Amino acid sequence: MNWDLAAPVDQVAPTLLGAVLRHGEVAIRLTEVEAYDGAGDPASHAFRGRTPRNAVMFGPAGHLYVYFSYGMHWACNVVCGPDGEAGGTLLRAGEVVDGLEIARSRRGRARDRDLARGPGRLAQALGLTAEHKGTPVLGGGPVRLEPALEPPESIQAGPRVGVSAEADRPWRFWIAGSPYVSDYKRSPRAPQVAG
DNA sequence: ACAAGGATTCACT
DNA sequence: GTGAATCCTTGTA
Repeated sequence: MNWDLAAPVDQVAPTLLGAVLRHGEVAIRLTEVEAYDGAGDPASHAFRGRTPRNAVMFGPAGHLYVYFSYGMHWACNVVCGPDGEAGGTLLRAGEVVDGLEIARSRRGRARDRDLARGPGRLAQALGLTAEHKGTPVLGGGPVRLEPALEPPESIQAGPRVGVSAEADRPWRFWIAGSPYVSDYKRSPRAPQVAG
């Protein structure tokens, strides 16, 4: 399959739906993602330029950008876009398709539907943390991204969750009708919707 | 050096 | 539905 992660991130992101991210025994089929650009996207960690935290977003596509959020959670992105330009796709939710027992043990007493429904949950179910920052996902390493065998039937797009800047840019993509998609919550800091 | 805010989740009412 | 937990990163003084 011809899979060009180096294309503009808002074009790449929807193509990740239905793909499977595997880390060792555990594999998750992606049902929800969000695109984050660089200089042109105020909601992106890379908006204000390169910093130690976001540097991997400026590198070549196909590596993991993992960051620590709210003092308690890890969240995982696949770096997209051309080398030298920032871009990443946040993996927001998915369905555990392999390694179910391990995923359950990592996620405490969550129901199966909630094992990877949410970015922090997905990273925890897969066992991804700071040490995986920069890990390639298209090589032969322990973390691998496998393209969807066949594209999802229907994809929907809408505003990203929890961002206060560019709160209406429709760069969140999900598989229509999937139960493995997180709830939409607008940031309380985002400007009010007109009306 | 300091303060503010965050690409969230969970338990409790 | 509401609020707490928790700490890292960044911009500013």
